[in-house]
Parts: sequence; structure tokens; C-alpha cells
Amino acid sequence: MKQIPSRYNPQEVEKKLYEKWQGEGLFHVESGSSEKPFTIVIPPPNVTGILHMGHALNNTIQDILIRWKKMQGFASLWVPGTDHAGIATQNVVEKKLAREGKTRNDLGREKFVEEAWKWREEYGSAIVAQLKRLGASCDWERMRFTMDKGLSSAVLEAFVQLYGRGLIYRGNYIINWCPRCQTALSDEEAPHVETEGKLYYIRYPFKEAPCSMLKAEGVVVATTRPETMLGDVAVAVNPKDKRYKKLIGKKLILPIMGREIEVIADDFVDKEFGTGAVKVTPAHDPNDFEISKRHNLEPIKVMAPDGKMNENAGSYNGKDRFDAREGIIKELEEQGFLVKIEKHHHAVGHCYRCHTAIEPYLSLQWFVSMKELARPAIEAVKKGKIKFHPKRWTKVYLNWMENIRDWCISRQIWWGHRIPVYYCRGCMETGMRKSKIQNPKSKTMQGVIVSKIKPEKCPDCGSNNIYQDDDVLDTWFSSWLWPFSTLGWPEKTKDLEYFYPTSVLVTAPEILFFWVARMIMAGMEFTGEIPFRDVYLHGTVRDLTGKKMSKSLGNIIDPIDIINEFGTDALRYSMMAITATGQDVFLSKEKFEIGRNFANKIWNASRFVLMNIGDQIHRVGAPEAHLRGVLSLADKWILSRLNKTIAAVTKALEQYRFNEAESLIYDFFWHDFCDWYVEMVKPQLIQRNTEYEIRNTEQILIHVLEASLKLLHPFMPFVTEAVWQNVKERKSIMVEKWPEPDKKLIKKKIEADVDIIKNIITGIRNVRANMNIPHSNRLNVYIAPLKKKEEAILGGGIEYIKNLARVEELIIDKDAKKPEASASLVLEGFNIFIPLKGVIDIEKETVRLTKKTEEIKIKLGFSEKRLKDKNFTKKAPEKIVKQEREKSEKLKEQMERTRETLRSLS
RNA sequence: GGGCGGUUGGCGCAGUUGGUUAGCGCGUCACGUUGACAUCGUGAAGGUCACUGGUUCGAGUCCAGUACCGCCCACCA
Repeated sequence: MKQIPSRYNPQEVEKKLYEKWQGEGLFHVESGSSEKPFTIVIPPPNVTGILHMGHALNNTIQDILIRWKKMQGFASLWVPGTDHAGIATQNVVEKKLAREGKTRNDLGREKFVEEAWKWREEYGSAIVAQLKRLGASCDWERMRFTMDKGLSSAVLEAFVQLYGRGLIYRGNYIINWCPRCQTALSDEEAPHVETEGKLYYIRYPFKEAPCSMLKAEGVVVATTRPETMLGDVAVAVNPKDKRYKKLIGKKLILPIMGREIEVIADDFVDKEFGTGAVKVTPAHDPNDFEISKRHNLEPIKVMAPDGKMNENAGSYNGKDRFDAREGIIKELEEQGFLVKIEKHHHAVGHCYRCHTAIEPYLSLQWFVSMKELARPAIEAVKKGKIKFHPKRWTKVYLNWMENIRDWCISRQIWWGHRIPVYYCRGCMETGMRKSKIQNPKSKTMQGVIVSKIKPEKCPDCGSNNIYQDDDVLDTWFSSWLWPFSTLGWPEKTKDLEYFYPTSVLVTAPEILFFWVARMIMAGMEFTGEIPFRDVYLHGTVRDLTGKKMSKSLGNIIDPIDIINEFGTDALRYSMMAITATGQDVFLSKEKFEIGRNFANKIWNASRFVLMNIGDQIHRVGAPEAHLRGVLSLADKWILSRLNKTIAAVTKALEQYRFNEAESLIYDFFWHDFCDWYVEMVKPQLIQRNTEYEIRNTEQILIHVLEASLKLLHPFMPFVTEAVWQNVKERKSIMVEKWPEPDKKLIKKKIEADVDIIKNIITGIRNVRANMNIPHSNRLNVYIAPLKKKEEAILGGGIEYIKNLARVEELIIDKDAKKPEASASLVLEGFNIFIPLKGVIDIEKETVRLTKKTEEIKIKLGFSEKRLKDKNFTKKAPEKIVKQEREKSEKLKEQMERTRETLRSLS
């Protein structure tokens, strides 16, 4: 008999098993190794990142799918990798330098990038190691990094292609500027945060007061950012606004600056908001910029890239933007130009990396023209080639895509893919400088060379005085190529041909626009195909108060801590169990006990089976081949339940209903298998007197255990493998075949019969507990089946009742009369009496039965009312009506018997 | 301003096409160390499914509206 510890110890097995899997190459997949490929590309975590619960959830889901599909016989490939995470990594490296008292400028570009690479070498593998602890079955031989040679070449290729199609342009526009990171950001990188701000009303006096002009000696404008007024070039009103009609064309004096500005008319202005007059600051507001273009006004920048006011800001030059705001308000007030200040609730963009309030800022950047790219990506989803799970995200996706705006892709940082654009100084002297805003449609421009490699000399003028654009590309410009760049694109590789399009993308809705939408566009544009068929969007991991788990909030639960304390399987199982499809996950440490306890249960149930029949395991195989004679009721029942469970778990997985799959197998394994089947067959195992029965029981125990382990393996890879290896020396459970349901073995009648037996047992146990009858005290029980049907059911269940309800003698007699001083059970089809002379507590029993009577009464009333309703009997399906009649009759019978018993007690 | 999600026993949550008695985990109470497991077993208590109205023979489930909580999007300064 095998010696197996009575507790599952994850620490002891996890590392060993992972090394075994990896060592045996079980994660590696070659193209063409099966008829059917199944592919997932990992959402690449940031190289600087450490594993958080979001990753744990995300990667657990992927691993479940990958392992499940592998067992189903697919060439199941999970491509791992990491993202260089431009701004995030640059910030981290800069912080490290700061600790050494240095800035990036002290090092210079080349040295700084070297530092960043060093950082990656040192810390970039941390997250990979953590993914391994999570059990991730990635094909590590295919590890990718967004700044790898191959992927970098994909980035260049994509840029050059888009430029060639006229879909990339450079121009001066208002972009989101982070004064702390000192770079441009895309709209997605500057999420709006609801802020309680102020609305300042400022009076701009007339240069020459129009005679009839009211008491107001000027025009009052409202603004949330008064410091930008220094850059005002006009005041705009709605041309239809009667209040201001006469003022159009009048001159105003800009306070503080003393600049002369004009009142202009523009449809954009909302008459209802503020005063109906808008200060126009083209260099610091996107709408004002548009207005200025329509009216040919020259923008004036009053701020420097670091968020401090510049030389155009007069005396405020060099002051921080928020200090300047205060100063300006004070000055305006002193000079009598400040009319009032109102509280104002509005949404302000913030840098998604450092949370600094972004500044809308006029600057020269590169953009991708998105409308044309969006069209096929919208089609692909509308036609159902790509499906979102849950479905509701389809609408969110389409809505964003249909209102898509151009994508600012240049970043003023050093860590990333340098923009493959070169400028010729010779040509710049002449042409380029004069036209700052380049026409998006024009494909080429003199002195601007877009090339994957640095050109020797300018194709226009032959000069070799050439330099590369300083900027790097948005991190997401490499991410959006991920599903095919990782498989070799732009090369036409075998992998690309075989594994692409990928099967499913698993990610968080937070990056639906950042990443998912853009991958679909890139896929359609560069490969002409969808990048994946299904998109599964899981929820956000939150703490119990509903706050998103984040480092800055300090409410993090570290997955590695959980793994150390509860085990990887506990982490995985618990997280999936409490997560309904696509719903947010609310975590607390205690919740991991669910998984830990379940893993231990699996361990112990297996331990029980092995301890009892481990020495006969060689005789065990597929049950059909070895079963002999007649199967017991319990045998047939557990096989029926098993096959039902196999079918249901598989279906749930197909629908991405992970929590349902888990709970199905949890209920089956714990409640059906452990609580009932194992308990039912225990005596047979211990006695070992009937060769046939023992053999069948052994076969079935092992068969059900193994099938359960297989069903559990994708969710709990370690404990299932540990048990698998305990059974006998053999290959990994990873390569076992996913069970298929045998419909012939699913038997309704058997399950119903066992339910009745279980009810009898529970009923007797109930009486025992109620009367405080000790376990050692075996009782005699009289059962009088009311009809032949019931008698037949009892036949197969006598032993189970005797053993599980601690019954000494079970007297089955359909004419059995109630013995003196007995408790009586109220069950459908049976009269059950438990003689309890000297033990029975008449009072307690009366209370118990009275309560039962009340319950039955309520149900019966409801049922009878229903049956009296002609609408019901006429309109409801016959089957339902018949059911209701039967139910009513049974209830009446029960009622009768319970009352009878009650009478006899008093 | 638009869109989405949630509201089910003390707590945390399931509940797929409307159909017997609304499930699960934790917690609570009682009993228990019976030859896998106290990370366990047995039994019990605990719910007018947020509210209002509608459709239907029948609604936790479908429809309309309301309230509260949360999220996403949006160029009203």
C-alpha cells in the first residue's frame, strides 16, 4: 500500500512538475504537428512589470484554454512575450538614474538606451519566472520581445507600408502633452478624470467702447484654464447669438498682455454655455485651434514643454502653469477684470503613466490616418468573423471604430522604435521649412526619406547631410502587429501560415481600444486576414470595496504571496470560480481557501482510492473492457453523473463559461463522487468478499477518478498531475485525451432512483440528529413502500441505506404498521418508521412534524390553486399539467400520513 | 451628455433559451475524530430574487419605467 501524506503540499510538487513539463518539451508545438492548430498569443506584459492579479486572471484563462485544447488533440500553441512599454520603462530607468543623481540628458541618448537594455536584461525575466509559477504552458522556445530584431523589422515594414499608402502624415496639431514625461500621447493614453475645478469669468475690455454699449465694459469670457489667456488671439461668439451680434469685428484688449484681439463669429460656440463668448487660444486648445484655422489666426504658444510658461507669457515666463494660474487670477482681480469664479465639474485628461494633468499642446507630430484602416475592421466584426465574448463589447468596439480619430504615434522619448524617417538638411533649407503642415494625402515630400535603413544620400538632392527623426513610435505601434509579428511577419514563415489567424485573444476590456481594435485593423491591413476569431474579455480585478487593484492605491494582493501560501491551483481555481463570464472579480485573501480546500479534497480522494486498490492498479483500464456481471445501482449512477458532467463541462468551456465549468466539476467530484459514491462503495472495498463486485468497483473508482482529474487538469494543473504521477509511472496528464461523454451511460431513471435512496438516508440522518442519537447506536428501521414501483427502487439501495444511515436492521414490508414510540418520515412513496423507544423526544418530534405539515400545506395550496385555474389546464403544455397533478396527489398523500402520525403522537 | 454593468438569505456570488421545492461558498447553530480528508463529515436555521407597472396559464428569468452603486466613452470653453 502506498504511503501518501494526508495533506496536499503544493510547494513540494509545483516546481518539480513544471520542470518536468518543460524538460519533456510538452509546451513546445511545431507547425503542422496536428491537423488542427489552436493558437493564442499572450497579451505581452511590460518588461518592467511584476505579476499582478490582473495578469494572474488573464493568464490562467489562457492556460485553461491551451491545456484543454491540447488534450482535445489540437496543436495548441501559446506564444509568450513581453512588451518594451516605451514610456513606462523609460520612466523606471529615469527614476533609477535619479537615485544616482543623474538625468537622461547627462547620459545622452545612446548611453540611456544602453541603460534601458541593461535594465531589461536584469528585470525583464522576472515576469516570465512568475508566469511559470502560475503554471503557464507557454511555448517558451518562441519567446518574443517587441524590440527583438524580427519584431522591430515588422514595425519598420508596417510604417513604411502605411506611409507608402499615404496613411501616415506629419503635422502641427493640438495633441495631448504630458509635461512631466515631456512627450505627446495618443487620445487613449490621456484618459479623462472627473475633476472638481473652477470656471473663471474674465472681462476683456473694448479697445473703444461702442457708444450704446451697456454697462458691461467689454466681453466676459469663461475659462477653466485662465493661464492660457496669455495666448489668446481672439474672442469667439456664435453668429446667431443676438447678444453679441453687434460686437462681431469689434476690438478688445487682452488684459495683462495688453494685446489687441478681435471678436469673431464661429458656429462652434455654444450660446448656452458660460457667457456665450469664448476666448480663443489656438496653441493650447483643440477647438480653438480649429477656430483659428478657419479664421487665419496665428497661434501663440505661451507654455514650454515642461509645463512652465515661456517667453510669450510676459512676466510669467518661467513660472509653472498652476502657479501662473494663481498669479494671473490675482492680477486680474486687482485690475478689476475678474468677474466671478464658479465651481465647475469637468473631466480633465491625465497621463496614463504618471497621472499628471495633460496639456493640450500644439506641436509637430506623426499621425496615422485611421478612417480607412477602420473600415475593414468594422466589417470583420459586423459580419461575425470576429466574435466578442461577452457579446456586449461588440457595440462598444463598433461605436469607437465608427468615430475613430487619427492616431498620434510619435513620442518624444528615447526608449522604443525610432521613427524610420530621415531628413536631408540640404532640402530642408529650401522646401520643408516653409510648409510646416504637411498635406496628409501627399505621399512624398522633398527631403523627407522614409526607409527601413538609413539612406546613404538624399534621393532628391544627393546630399549626404542626413539625420534621423528624433522621436520613437508609440509602444502600441509594435503591439498592434503582435499576433502576426510574433509568428514571423513580414517574412512568409511556415508558422505564420499554419498558426495564423490565431484562435482567441484573451484580454481586459481596458485595452479594447489601445490594443484589440488596433490589432484587428493591423491584421486586416497587413495580412488581409482577421488576427483572431474570438475575443474573450474578462473583468477587472478589484478589492472588496470595488476599487481597482493597483499599486498606487495600496490594495494589492500579490499572486505570488497567494501561491506561496495556498498553492498555484488554489489561486487559479478560486479566481475562476468567483468570476462569472466577463464580470469584474472582487478579491480578498480568504477567497483562496476555496481552491486550497478543493485541491486538498482531490488529493485525499485520490489518496483513498490508491490506498485501497493501489496494489491492483495494473488490472485497471477502460471500464467497458473490464466490467463484468451486473453493475450496482451506485455504479450506474456515478457513471451517469460522470458522463453528464463531462458533457456539461465541455459545453461550458466552449462558451467561455469558466466558473460554470468549475462548479459543475466541483459539485460532481465533491458531492457526487466523494460524499456519495465513495461512501456507498466503502464497505465493499473493506470487506473484499465478492470478487465480481470488487472488480467493478475498483474499475469504476479509478475510471471516475481519472476522468475527473482530466476534467480538472486545465484548471488545476499541479494537483492533478501530482496525483496522476502517484497512480503509476506514466506520462503527463497534459497529453491525456480530454474525456468524451458516453451518452448511453446517462440514465435519468437511475439518477432519480438514487435521489430517492439519498432522500431516505438524509431523512433518517435528520431524525438521528434531531434526537441526538449517537453514531454508534444503530437503529432498526421499517420501510413500507406504497407501491411495487417503490419496492423495486429500494431493492438496489438497501445496503447503502444501512451503511450510510447507520441502520442495524432494515425491515421492508409493505404492510408494516407504525411501531410504538417511533419517529415517522414523510417521503414520497414510502412510509418509514424508526422505533425509538426510550430515545424519542415526543415534543421535538411533534415540532418537527408540525413544521413539515406547514411546509406541505403551503405547497399543496399553491398546487391546487394552479390546477383549479382553467387557464392553466387549458393553455399550459400537457406535460406540465400532468406533472402538476402528480405533484398535487403526492402532496396530499404526504399530508395525510403526516397528520396521522402527529395524531398518534399526542 | 451618451453607453454599459450590477442590485438574489449575515457576507461574497451562480442562476444558458420563462415551467416542479431559487442554488453554491463563507459565516452561524447542533452533533461528530466511523479505517481518504477537521483544508473534514452529518444535520439544521436563514431568501416576498432593489422598486413599480406590463406581457403570460406561469416571471429571479421577457418588456417599460424608477431608485441606488460602479464602469466606459464624449472637443461645452
